[in-house]
This record gives sequence, structure tokens and C-alpha cells, in this order.
Amino acid sequence: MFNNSDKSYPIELVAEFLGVNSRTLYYYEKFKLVCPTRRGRKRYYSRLDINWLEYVRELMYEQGMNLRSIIVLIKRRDNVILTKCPDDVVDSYKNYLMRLRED
Amino acid sequence: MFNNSDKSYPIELVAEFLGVNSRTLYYYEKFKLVCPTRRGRKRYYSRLDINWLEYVRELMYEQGMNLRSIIVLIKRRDNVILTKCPDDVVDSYKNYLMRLRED
DNA sequence: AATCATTTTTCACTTAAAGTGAGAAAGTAA
DNA sequence: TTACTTTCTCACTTTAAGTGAAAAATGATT
Repeated sequence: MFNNSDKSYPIELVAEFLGVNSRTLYYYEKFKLVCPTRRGRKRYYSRLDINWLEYVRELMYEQGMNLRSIIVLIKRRDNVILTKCPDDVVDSYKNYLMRLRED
Repeated sequence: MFNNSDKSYPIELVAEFLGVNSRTLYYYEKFKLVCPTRRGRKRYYSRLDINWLEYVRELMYEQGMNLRSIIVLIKRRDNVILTKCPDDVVDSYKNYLMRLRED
């Protein structure tokens, strides 16, 4: 699943994969935690987006952080939350930061 | 205020200084965010304790983190939250970690 | 030891964040 | 225009953070 790195996925599929409600993904977007590309009105999530979200969920549900704190850490650019995570998540995070800077 | 580093202060004074309810300090203690020394039943907070609590409050109210996330970061020993704070807070943090290891 | 004063603890309440359900609105395609 | 799908909005639920009030516990005083 999600092998082709150029491919992108619609919200329902991503929500199912992450085990969250699609409303939750809209909610995260409101806080700029993720910025899916849009073709027409539809949202499409890249593999990096999904990696990143997966890591955010882990921080929240396995480690116990909350949304706001993760956003704070991102804004501080501490890279704190990334010191103990696999390389592909670091890639996802950098990708996320790049997207943030775009607007 | 709180100049003598050997001195320690009762909970009401500390609460007033930090602008919190003393119940809040008991609450933090429940999560081992601070471990005041006790003489008899009374709690006494050192200057380092107070520094540390002041920084925790700043993380919460100026930066927007929540209690649980701060506790997570402490447990991870990331020193993340300390990369952008004054030396005396680092001292307070190290002091706090030492205290934690005592029990 | 009995009383008093103070600190601590417990219970229950308030407020706000995180998340979600239902349905309205809006866009797309036939 | 109609049917379908995605997005958006409103309102609700649940849980963390914090606090008030009062009970319980403890140390001090007589």
C-alpha cells in the first residue's frame, strides 16, 4: 500500500489507512498540519503526507502529545520531535515544512 | 524575590508568585512535574523548583503546549524544550531530573 | 490528650481542545 | 436538471486542565 511515491490518494482512503475519520483530516488541515494538493475541489495526499500524518498520530496516541504542542514544536523548528524517528519521516517532515513555506 | 539559592518557599507564596492556584501545584506534583521537599507535612519549593515551574508555565501559556506533552518531552530526555532557554532554566531542569531519579 | 490552626486531600464542577455525526451547501458529471 | 460526491458547518461528546469547597489529616499549643 502506498508504494509509488508519485502517487496520491483521496481523503477517504487516507483516513481509513490512518484509522481516523475524514473529518479529522479536515480538522488537521485547519491547523496546517497537512496541506494536500487539490485537483478541482478534491484533496489528494502524497505518500510523504501520509508518512507525516502517521507520525503525528503516533506522537499523539502512543506518546501522548496533543495537536497544539506538535504545532508549537514544528513552529519552533526544534527538530525535536524528529530526533528519534526513521529517515523517511524526516523526509516527510522536510516536505511538510517546504509546503508550509509555499503560502 | 527568591534570591537566596538555598532558601525554600511554602506553597502559597510560590503559587502567588507564579499566578496559579496552590491546587494547581498539587496537581503538577501528581504528574511529578515538580517534587518539593517536605518538612513534616509541609511542602517547600527551592529557587530551582520555582525557576523550573516558571518555565513550564511559559511553555504552556506563551507557547501553547499542554502538560502531557511537556511530560512526554521530559521522559524522552530530548532536551528539546531547553534548546532555546536561559542557562538557569537548564540548571533547574537538571536539578529536576536528579530529583526524579531519587525515587 | 484535646483543641486549634493550617496543610493536604478528595469530590465535583467548569472550561476548552480534540474529535465526530448529520445534514446543508457546493461542485462535477451524466 | 438530476444524481452523485466532496466539502463545509453546526452542534454534540469526551477528556485534560484547573479550581472551589469542604472533609481529612497533621503539627502545634495549652
